[in-house]
Amino acid sequence: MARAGRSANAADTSESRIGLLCVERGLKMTGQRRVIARVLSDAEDHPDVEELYRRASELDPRISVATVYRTVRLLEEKGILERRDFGGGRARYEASEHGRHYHLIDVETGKVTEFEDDEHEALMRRIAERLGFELVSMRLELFGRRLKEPDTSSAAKKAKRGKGSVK
Amino acid sequence: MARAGRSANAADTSESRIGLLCVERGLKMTGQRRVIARVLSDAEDHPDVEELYRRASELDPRISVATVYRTVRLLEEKGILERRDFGGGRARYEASEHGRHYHLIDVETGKVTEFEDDEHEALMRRIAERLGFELVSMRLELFGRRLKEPDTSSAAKKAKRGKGSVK
DNA sequence: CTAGTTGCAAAGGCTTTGCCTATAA
DNA sequence: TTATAGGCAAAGCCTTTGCAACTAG
Repeated sequence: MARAGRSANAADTSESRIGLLCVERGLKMTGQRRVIARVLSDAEDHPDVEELYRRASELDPRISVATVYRTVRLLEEKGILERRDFGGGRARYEASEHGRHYHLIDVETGKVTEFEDDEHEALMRRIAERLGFELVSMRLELFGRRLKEPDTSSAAKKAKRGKGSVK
Repeated sequence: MARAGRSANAADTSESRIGLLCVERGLKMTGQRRVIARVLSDAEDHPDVEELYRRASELDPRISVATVYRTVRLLEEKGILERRDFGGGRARYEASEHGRHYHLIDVETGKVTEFEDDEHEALMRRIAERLGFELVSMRLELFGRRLKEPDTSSAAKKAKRGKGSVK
């Protein structure tokens, strides 16, 4: 539900950030596409298609799930969106512009915490190369259970402190 | 297709390694279960349900896919099998006894290369703890494209040399 | 004997698609 | 105007399930 952004007006014809990316790639900007682009731009979490559909329908009821499916697929092919699989059988999406980060999923609540680790990708790249491969992409997800005491003793040390955002 | 092991005789009533694990956990050993256990024991790759069904049917045609689905699910719950997702929408399985290792998937052929990295899990555990979580499990898959020159210069260095087995 | 297992086919959950209408450029 | 996109509902894929018959222990 946490959706920042300005006017969430269906009649708002101005482009969202993702809408702008679509225009850059020469995509035809239909009303539906604009709305979906806005929803994606405003999303601070990792919505699945059903949730995108729900949010988009709020802004403009003249949208079908099929269109949402077609749009996320298109945007993924264009490199604007990234598909995630956090378990549960449904694909979830986030904007590529959110940058490199990984996810830790709370096994009890399903909540997702993002974190960064600059060294990790380089390490995986080296491993792939040693095996004779050029690293194209990778998937890393941690599944964890919330600790009772929030580790008051030691401070952040090696990997950059994650944004800690639970989305 | 690469299946080692001895007699692949349907009438063979002796237990495979995974069959023994089933007995240990007190599972009722039906003919079908025994056959599926043998197929899993002999598998040196990461078969999906359809492939398991094909191999099992070869040993004993009186097996239905439903039983294969039910069996892999059961064995996964018992911790005997592990489910993998290498993309492509179907679950793939391997015996837990194969030990800790990760997978690199060739994006062009789909072939899977296994590798080890002892430090990786510990690193992830530390990251999870810093975020306030106890690491329950994780998922790591690399996707790569085969390099032309097989890196003749440098030898293995940091992470233990993977088994390099392409399965 | 009886709780647990299997086959079969139907049902489910997510995603894609065919077809015809609507529309951006 | 004309190639593209959208709506709707049907179809596809993988997986699960209801139910009656079967079987290991």
